[in-house]
Amino acid sequence: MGRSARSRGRKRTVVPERPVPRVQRIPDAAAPSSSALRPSAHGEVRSGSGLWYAAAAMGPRVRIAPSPTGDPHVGTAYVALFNLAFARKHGGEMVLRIEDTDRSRFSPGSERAIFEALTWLGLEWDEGPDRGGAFGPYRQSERLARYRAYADRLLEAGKAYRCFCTRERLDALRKEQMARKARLGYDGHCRNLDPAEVERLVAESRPHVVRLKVPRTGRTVFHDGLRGEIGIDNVEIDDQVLLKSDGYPTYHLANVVDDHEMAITHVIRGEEWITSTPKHVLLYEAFGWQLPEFYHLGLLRNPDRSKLSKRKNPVSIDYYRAMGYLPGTFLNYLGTLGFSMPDGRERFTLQEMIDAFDWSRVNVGGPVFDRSKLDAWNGDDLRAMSAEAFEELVFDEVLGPGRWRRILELVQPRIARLDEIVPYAAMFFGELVDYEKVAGAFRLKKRSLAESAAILSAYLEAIESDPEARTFEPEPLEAFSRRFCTEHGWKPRELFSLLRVAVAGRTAAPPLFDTMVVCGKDRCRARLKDAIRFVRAMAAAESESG
RNA sequence: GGCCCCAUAGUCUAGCGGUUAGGACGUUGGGUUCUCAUCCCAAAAACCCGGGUUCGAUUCCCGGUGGGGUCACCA
Repeated sequence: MGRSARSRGRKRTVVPERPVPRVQRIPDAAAPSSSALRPSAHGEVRSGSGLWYAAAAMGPRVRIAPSPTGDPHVGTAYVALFNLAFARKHGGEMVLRIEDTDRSRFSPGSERAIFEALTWLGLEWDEGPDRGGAFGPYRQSERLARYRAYADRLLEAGKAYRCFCTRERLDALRKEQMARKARLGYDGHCRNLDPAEVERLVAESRPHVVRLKVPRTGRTVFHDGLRGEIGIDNVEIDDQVLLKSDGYPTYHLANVVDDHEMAITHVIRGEEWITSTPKHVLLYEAFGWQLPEFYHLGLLRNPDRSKLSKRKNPVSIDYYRAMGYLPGTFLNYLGTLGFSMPDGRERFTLQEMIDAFDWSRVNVGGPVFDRSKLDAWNGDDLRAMSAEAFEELVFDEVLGPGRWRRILELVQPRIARLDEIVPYAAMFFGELVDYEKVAGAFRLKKRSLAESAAILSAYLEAIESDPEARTFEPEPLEAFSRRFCTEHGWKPRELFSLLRVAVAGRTAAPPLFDTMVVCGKDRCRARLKDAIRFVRAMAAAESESG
């Protein structure tokens, strides 16, 4: 089993065994009182504590909790990798939970894309919406009744309150706080409303939220397995919204309730969550639940060291797949961003990382996601393959039957000789294209270069949020694009010719939207970005010389 | 701005009081190869600053600086 000596000698205690963190543990720093360990007996809400203990005795339970709001993010894979490495190392389990409580940002298809991307990488979870498990359902949208019941429980216990403040009032409040440079946050306006008044407002079904009643004094401290003790004064903590006016929970409530009900023992997530962890700790305390162990990983960064974002970097796992990175190589690269092998080896498999995994070998400085090493390794790995394996991979990943067929359909009418297929189809492959030879095509009769760059930029932006554009299928994409033109006062032919050059790197190409779709969303995005950069440079050069 | 986290070459990292500060990618130079890619050799390149603690700090503590995160009815 390979358990270390220090983690042996398990007793039947309420606290599950845990690996000893590198940073010295401050005894009882955040340990709940013994009364808090007892399964709570608050009546109608099932606490699930029995399952909690049973599971904990079998090894850690961790979770990844992606939000289905867009393309599968490399950050999700990064966090999943560390969760999995830890869980597997200790014979535990990983849960995949879909955090779909934001209806406005929900993106259909995103959930499946997440499953596929993680599966491609070989990051396998034990329980999830797609494969069930004893702690389901694993989609938060399917657990709404629970969150409401728990919120009620807090309300009854006087640990939360209903807030009827309007959006307008909140906006005005924030504005005023900013003007005086005061601490931002909810002012507790509804915190002590007269119960009769609350009853009246509820009776007339006035929209409201439920907020946590955060203590105004004191300090909330928790232990981070990678960073030691972290504390924040309670005055810094807002009266966090738990239940939105649409009846959906916020992340804070849902994540605490689910982590408890799903018997999660170790919460391993990105550093961005550190400042909200005290809110979660307060919630655990309010419910009287056992705290999980927290581990906050460093955040993946852009080259400028800001948090990795799609504005500055491709962040979709699909992009890296489309560019032809090998999943094992990609995962290996992610692993080296923060983890190192005891023997200094840099090339390792997932299994080797699992076997060697230890928190003392995890670095929390946020690493820059810089592809140059990944490229070198990927080349090494391609070279190391047999010709047969390489061929198979090319036909699977680059010339897959569906994609190759679509390419041929587009190419067939446009060539005179079979042999022209490959040069003609070149635009569908490779990352960026060379605009030097077609630079003139960016010059429109009635538009300045700056205007052209601006419209491309707006288009790139719009394509991310528009539901039709997001499908990335020819018809909806065209419908969206035409609508975009009218909204921006552009003629379709003007915009479309810019798009054609930007995406294909040529002035002649198959129908624009077919071309875009076959190139793929990620490649289009990258080329569009590059084209914008190129056109801006042209504009700058021009204004300098003219 | 308040709070919180972080700090070894351009990038990812090793180091856990005494080292010529190690490796990888990248860069530069050279070699092999008809070219390219590969491969081989070599080089340049880092402990953010200031105080402590210590016989001795890259390493421990404090402060500063810098970077990042967070301050939503988003997660």
